[in-house]
Amino acid sequence: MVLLLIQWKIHDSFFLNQLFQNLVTFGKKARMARTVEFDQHQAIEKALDVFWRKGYNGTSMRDLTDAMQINSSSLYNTLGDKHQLFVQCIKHYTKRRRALLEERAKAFDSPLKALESFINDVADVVIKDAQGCFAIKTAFEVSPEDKAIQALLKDDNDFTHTFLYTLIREAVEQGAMNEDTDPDLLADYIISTYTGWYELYILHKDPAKIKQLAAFMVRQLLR
Amino acid sequence: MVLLLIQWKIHDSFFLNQLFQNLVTFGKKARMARTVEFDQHQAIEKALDVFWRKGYNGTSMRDLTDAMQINSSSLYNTLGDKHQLFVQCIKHYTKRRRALLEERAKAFDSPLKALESFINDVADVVIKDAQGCFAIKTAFEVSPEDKAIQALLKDDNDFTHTFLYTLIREAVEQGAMNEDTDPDLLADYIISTYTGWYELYILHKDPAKIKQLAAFMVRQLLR
DNA sequence: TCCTTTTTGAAACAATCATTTCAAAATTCA
DNA sequence: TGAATTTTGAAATGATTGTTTCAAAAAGGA
Repeated sequence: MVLLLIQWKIHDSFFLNQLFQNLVTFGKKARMARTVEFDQHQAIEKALDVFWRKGYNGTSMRDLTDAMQINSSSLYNTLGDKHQLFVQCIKHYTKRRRALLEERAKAFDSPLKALESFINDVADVVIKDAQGCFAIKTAFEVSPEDKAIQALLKDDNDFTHTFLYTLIREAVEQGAMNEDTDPDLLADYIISTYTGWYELYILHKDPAKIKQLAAFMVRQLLR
Repeated sequence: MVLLLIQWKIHDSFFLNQLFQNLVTFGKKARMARTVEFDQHQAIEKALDVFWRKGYNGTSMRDLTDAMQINSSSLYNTLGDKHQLFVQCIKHYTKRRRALLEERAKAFDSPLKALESFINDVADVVIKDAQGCFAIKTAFEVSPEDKAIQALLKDDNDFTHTFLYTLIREAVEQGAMNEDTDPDLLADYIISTYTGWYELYILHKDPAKIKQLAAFMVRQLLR
């Protein structure tokens, strides 16, 4: 039983790690001790920034501890090893983006307006972030065998898909879009199109080009 | 003068390296010696395969020498260091793709048919290569500060752009496409769209989805 | 205040990294 | 064949990799 839990802990999951600790210390007198000094949330944001710039394989633990301003022993003691930290960074990133999306969706009364705004917003983000979307970068860098990360990225992608799918379906129902529109297909189409904008911008650094592509896409969509 | 050449050599370029060697040995009796045993062309293809799978930072020199089946001293003596080898792999990859594109273009009498075939071909390649396009992967992985690699990728992208641009312009001139089509914009649009297919396929591994997207794109294009 | 528990900092860890060294092997021309 | 020259293989280079160790510092509860 205990061995099984250790096995799990090695695989991943800090939740199970804590569960394991709770089992071990169960029955003992619970006693407080020295508290963690650094802000974990802030530390993860710093780590995300480094991973984003340098990629997973391009980032060393020293890069991380330097940026996070904590000792490696503290890092391993609280956030886990390099891979676990990376997982947390992805979770942090996707959660942040998710919140942003949901907030934006509420700001529009018409689904079509929301769609149009979404596309133009993406163009703005592409131009602002010279280093590209963290999720897309990671999808291309990390090995397909890393199922844990692959699943997180897929979830993120699925969320965006559902978000767009819902807007498109609403727009169709309202008669604002052509009634033979396939919301599923169109959602994928939009997602795959703006992924390419990141690459184009990395290579050409031409904001006007991205803006034109976004405008062209909106024109095609609304027709 | 000699110092300047050494400076250049360190920066990059095996051409300059050889030029430098020629200058040094100038006047000496030229005498042949042991010849290189391994096939450089084949070795570069093996190296490309490894870089493609693992990325630049994820690949070690041992990975490379193992796959290429040569000793590291031979590798450094002929192809250069890790970065120089990577540059040669990119050149090899883009050259190969360039040749393939040009060959395909000739096979069609109508530019519109060629365009349609191009899009469907890309979809097939996306589905076949589970690891995605090497140039796109590299664009997202390698630092924007690596100007040498960035330039090679930009050239490759520009070539595809010109290829598509020409076909579109011809199609418009023939009256096969709408006369208010902007060939420049549409070429970028096609390129950026299929870039996203790679990401979508990495995450979902759904061939039907990619095929549908390609068909949808052709439909939009021809309208 | 002292005991218990946890976090921290500095150092150390073995493994692996890219790269170099150098003698032995190989090859051509005289 | 032998001198000249280059490639090869094996080993070694020092630096850096991710991770661990452990004593000292810190903090709450008795």
